[in-house]
Amino acid sequence: MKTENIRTRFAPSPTGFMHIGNLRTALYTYIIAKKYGGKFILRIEDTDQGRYVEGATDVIYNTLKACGLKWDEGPDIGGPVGPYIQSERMGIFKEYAEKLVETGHAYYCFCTKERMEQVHAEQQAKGITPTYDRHCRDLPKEEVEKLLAAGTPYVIRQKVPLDGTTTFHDELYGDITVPNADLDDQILLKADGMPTYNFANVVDDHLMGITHVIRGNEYLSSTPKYNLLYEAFGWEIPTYIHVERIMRDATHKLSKREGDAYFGDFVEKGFYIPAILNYIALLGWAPKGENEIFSLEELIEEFDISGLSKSPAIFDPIKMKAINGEWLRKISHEEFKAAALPYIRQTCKREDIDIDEVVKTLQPRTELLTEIPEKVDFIDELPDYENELFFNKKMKTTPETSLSALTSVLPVLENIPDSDWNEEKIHGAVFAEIEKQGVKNGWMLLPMRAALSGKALTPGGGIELAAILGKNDSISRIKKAIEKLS
RNA sequence: GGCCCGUUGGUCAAGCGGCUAAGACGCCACCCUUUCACGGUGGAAUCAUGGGUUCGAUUCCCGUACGGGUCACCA
Repeated sequence: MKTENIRTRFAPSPTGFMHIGNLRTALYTYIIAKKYGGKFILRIEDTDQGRYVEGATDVIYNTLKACGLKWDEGPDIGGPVGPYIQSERMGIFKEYAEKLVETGHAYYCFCTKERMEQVHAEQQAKGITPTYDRHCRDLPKEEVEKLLAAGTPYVIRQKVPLDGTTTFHDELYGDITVPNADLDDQILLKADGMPTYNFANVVDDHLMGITHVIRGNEYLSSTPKYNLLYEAFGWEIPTYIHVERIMRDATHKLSKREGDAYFGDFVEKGFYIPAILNYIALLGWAPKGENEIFSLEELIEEFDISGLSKSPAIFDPIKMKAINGEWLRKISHEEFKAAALPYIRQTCKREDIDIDEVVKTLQPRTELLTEIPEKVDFIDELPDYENELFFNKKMKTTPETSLSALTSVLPVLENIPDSDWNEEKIHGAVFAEIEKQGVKNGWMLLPMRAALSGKALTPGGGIELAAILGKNDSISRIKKAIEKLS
């Protein structure tokens, strides 16, 4: 594969959503460009005005930006080969289509849609694949001119060779050869003068100097026709890399129905963006070594197309969560705090607590950011709890032992000066008491944790909770528990 | 249906003719522990199938099955 002066492009249609499979294609496209010091180009393919969706291009911009996939040329920032919005390039295609007619690689077709429907219906009735029957392929020149002069509506079709084969090369799949007889004389220019995607794509990629085409596997079967076009124009054929799809299970694609198909869905579910990118990169691609946690920069370093898979990958939300958890644990305290704070503040609005302590205890125990609110809700308000909370088999605690544990630890806590109320000092004082009494850590600490949180599951143990809540609140919660237990 | 592509544990996957067939997630057990996590140790679990080729096939070839893609004046 050539790796010099690479130009890749991501060419999405503005549908209003960024499908996760599409984002992965964008990611690979970006990585391949950046790995070899090339350019990553964004082109918006909005030729289907019927599908226009308000604000849809913003979804594309915002997603790519949020993911750190910065384009070097694109609609908003321009570049040497613009415009980068396909609908603004409409003027150029007719000329190229006509050039193909002149050189005998395309022809005018005057068949109506009605006739085509009829032909296809007949073909289907006979059990053969519906294709264009090449009715207008060899119309005499004079007749074509007559019809054109009369203003007859027409399309321009590709004149695919009747026999022989076409071979194209894909970096992943190798050489793929198909008989030309299986290729349809596809429409290049529609009756309204607009190009079809199949045509616009080839022309635009060439005009924009795209050297590497990275795209979904669904284009594999139309690639021979693209090659024929490149050859007809005498243009250099780009390097192709077709990537497999992402599936929900063996037979279904990811769908919007399940809320598992779009980038935005995952952000909403509490996934951390670098982790999303990391996981989707791993779907259908395997790194050389054993590490699988990669930042975007590390992916650029590590990526190699030889690691790409030729079979579809099934999306595994559980693994994605695990990767997310790894990310959340590995980032710095400050980064985690920035990501977690909005979630903490959903249920924990108190300002008088040690928020860094909250962040610290949360960080190793959070897989999804959305788990945070219910984890910290006890801070603002001590929930109602039953004395059963003090039973713990492993720590051998009961409401009775807990009462004596709390009664004995209360004065110890009260003796800690306000200014010394931090994890280290509390730990020292409480453990001194534990040692003095000769009891097990858990015998003392489990009741503390229960009294301070009112919950069976908490982020952090008794001492951490005390540090978070501050002296006043800790003491009053313990007093409350003593009262309940008495 | 025609054509094209694919098939290693439940999932992601390494593997490029000779291996006890990596690793990760998940699962189970144990250890650590201030609950839950984190961390650590160990375990169960895979080459779709039938033929070749070969001294030897997960690996190469052919067939079968299964899955996917594609066959628009959509992209």
